[in-house]
Amino acid sequence: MSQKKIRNMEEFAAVSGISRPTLSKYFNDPDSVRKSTRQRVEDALLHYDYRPNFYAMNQNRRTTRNIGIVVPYLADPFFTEIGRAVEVKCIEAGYSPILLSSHGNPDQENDNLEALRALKPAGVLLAPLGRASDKGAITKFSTEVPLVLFDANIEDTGEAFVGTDNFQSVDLMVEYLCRSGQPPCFFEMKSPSNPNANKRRQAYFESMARQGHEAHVFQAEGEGWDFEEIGSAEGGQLLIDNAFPTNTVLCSNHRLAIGMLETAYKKDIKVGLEPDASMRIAGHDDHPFSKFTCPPLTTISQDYAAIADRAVSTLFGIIESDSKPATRKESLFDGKLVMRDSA
Amino acid sequence: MSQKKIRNMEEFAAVSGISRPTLSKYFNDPDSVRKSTRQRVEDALLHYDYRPNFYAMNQNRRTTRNIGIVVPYLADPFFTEIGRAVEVKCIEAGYSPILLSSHGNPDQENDNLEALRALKPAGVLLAPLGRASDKGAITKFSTEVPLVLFDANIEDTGEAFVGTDNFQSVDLMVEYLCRSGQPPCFFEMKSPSNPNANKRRQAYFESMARQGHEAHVFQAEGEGWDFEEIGSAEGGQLLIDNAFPTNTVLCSNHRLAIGMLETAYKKDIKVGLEPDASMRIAGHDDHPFSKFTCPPLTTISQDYAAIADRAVSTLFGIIESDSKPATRKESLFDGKLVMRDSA
DNA sequence: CAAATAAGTTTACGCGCGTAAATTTTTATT
DNA sequence: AATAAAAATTTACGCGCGTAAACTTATTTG
Repeated sequence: MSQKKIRNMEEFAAVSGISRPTLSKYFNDPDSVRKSTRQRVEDALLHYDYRPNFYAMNQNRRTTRNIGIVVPYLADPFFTEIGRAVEVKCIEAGYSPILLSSHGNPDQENDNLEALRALKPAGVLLAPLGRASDKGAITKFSTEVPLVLFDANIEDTGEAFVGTDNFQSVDLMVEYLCRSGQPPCFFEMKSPSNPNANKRRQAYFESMARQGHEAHVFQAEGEGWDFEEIGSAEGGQLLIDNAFPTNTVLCSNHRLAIGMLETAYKKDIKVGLEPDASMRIAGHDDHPFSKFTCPPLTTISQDYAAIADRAVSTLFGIIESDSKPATRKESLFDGKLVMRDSA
Repeated sequence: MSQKKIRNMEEFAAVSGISRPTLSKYFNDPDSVRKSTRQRVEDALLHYDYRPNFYAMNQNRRTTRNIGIVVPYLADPFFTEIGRAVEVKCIEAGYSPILLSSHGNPDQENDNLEALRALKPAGVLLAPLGRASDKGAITKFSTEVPLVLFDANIEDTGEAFVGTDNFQSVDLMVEYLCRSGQPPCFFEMKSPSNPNANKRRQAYFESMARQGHEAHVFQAEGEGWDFEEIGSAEGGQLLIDNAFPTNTVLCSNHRLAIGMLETAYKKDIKVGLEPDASMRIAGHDDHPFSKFTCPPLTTISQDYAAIADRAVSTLFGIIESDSKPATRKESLFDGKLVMRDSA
């Protein structure tokens, strides 16, 4: 590596003996120049410390190679995982992902989109907050930037949606729970911000009807994203009060289940499959910590890899064809039953 | 909001009746223009949809108002929390944070720094991987960009370090454990990548000597960032084998403790303070899920807010004075004992 | 081997903004 | 009201790169 500092593409052209327009082509797409030329550029890059000015590169572009990724809540390991999966896919495809969290706050979600707009991204992958999202703002954003939603759907918004088929996954769980013991009650938030929650309740009703059982839904009053707290306090109280008509509870998401398990443990309510257990508790979504609850949580795992892959490839399809699809496509993947010890 | 699209600052100057250089000043620092002028600009902004071109703005700047934040592992809620705290502080100070995760990989850490270099950030806050970090690369980076390390220290690298005083926090925990029962054994990774681990071991030795007890250190062979797995497998085996000479174990970090608790639960080894419990297990660091283990984990909580605040204000001090401090400053904050039920 | 095509070079311009210098207008001070 | 100081305006240039047009050189094809 030469000590000489290269200040711009002009200078790099001089020392490398390759014309500036050709270098420009190379940096925008190495495959757009002849193989021998590519090799000469790459040899020169080994000898001289030069990188194109990121800002100058992008200022005259209508769009860049940046991809925005917005998740509702990065402190939730579920979104960290799926965010990371998407991030990796973008890098593999030669794009630069920018991961942003809305911190559970619709204003922050709008701020994130606004910040991304200034970056002229090639496209954006958005896992919206849901009910709390500013649908108008997202729709407007979608007219300017190719937008694919994932995890949580908002009707008619964005070019496509990729997520899990809650009807399949909940049915799978209900079917398993009914087959292996008493039919489940359903525990959820009263005003769920995430639209998946509504689908899951609906799926629970349908599935219970299909199995010929009566449905029992219990709703927690709490608001916000502190699901473990809510599960622990309100779900726990229901356990203590013996309010559930069966010994089995299906929680609308993993975090409610984790909170509920905590209270069960504290109050010596034995949960699990063993003969001396008095309750079974199941969750939905899986989660890196689900296997470390006591007992380990039986739950549904979403197919992160498939969702990430489809979301990204759908977005790249739109970007590369430079045309929005005629119809908005929804891709739903099956969840898998993860049988642990809690149900 | 007028329908007219404003394409650049020139046009916005025309419609708002404010000269372009003044607008430029305003966008770089609203306080640098007279109050009445500021008001006029802001009124105009309500009527016209204009934002300066982010790329054109930054291309001629030596540095931007971007702050890079690099954490070793975003899937660990500890780093998500501290990363977020730092992020918020940056926003409050009018900077744009860019949060990147190294995914436990030194190459990714270097890639992150390299990517940040291209963004000409005003400064970078780095929580390094530790032992695995490429010290040379980080030191070199530090000559180009103001760099403050947090969480994990690397000697003589960066302008400052902000973290927790492991000697204080471990002493606090050891003192508590000795006072309330049998003196603790220490459980850690054999080759910890995080330098805090070494400090904690040292602190454990010193603290035990001070209390007049013999030290007992147990090390897990596992590598990588899958601490829960390692704690569960290797720590769990030690529990099963009854290998600990006392009934109390202090784990070098929360995640090892979580894994260990999992195995204890599975093997019906009762952990906690109650008379029928056979072991006490404590952790270090706290963690959003520490309170949901069974039993809830007694641990040390780091002062996120103070660490974030100091790290950010130190960096901004360097940025705004435009001069590196003569001596590298290390700020250590006290940990707090969080007494739950596991020890 | 000549013709056709692909790839690279030379030249030139413009993007949107930062910023400096000279000048004019506004505000503060006495 | 006169003067000084502060702020805004006018004018002008340059940053680093994208990119178009005209031209030259290298490679492929029949």
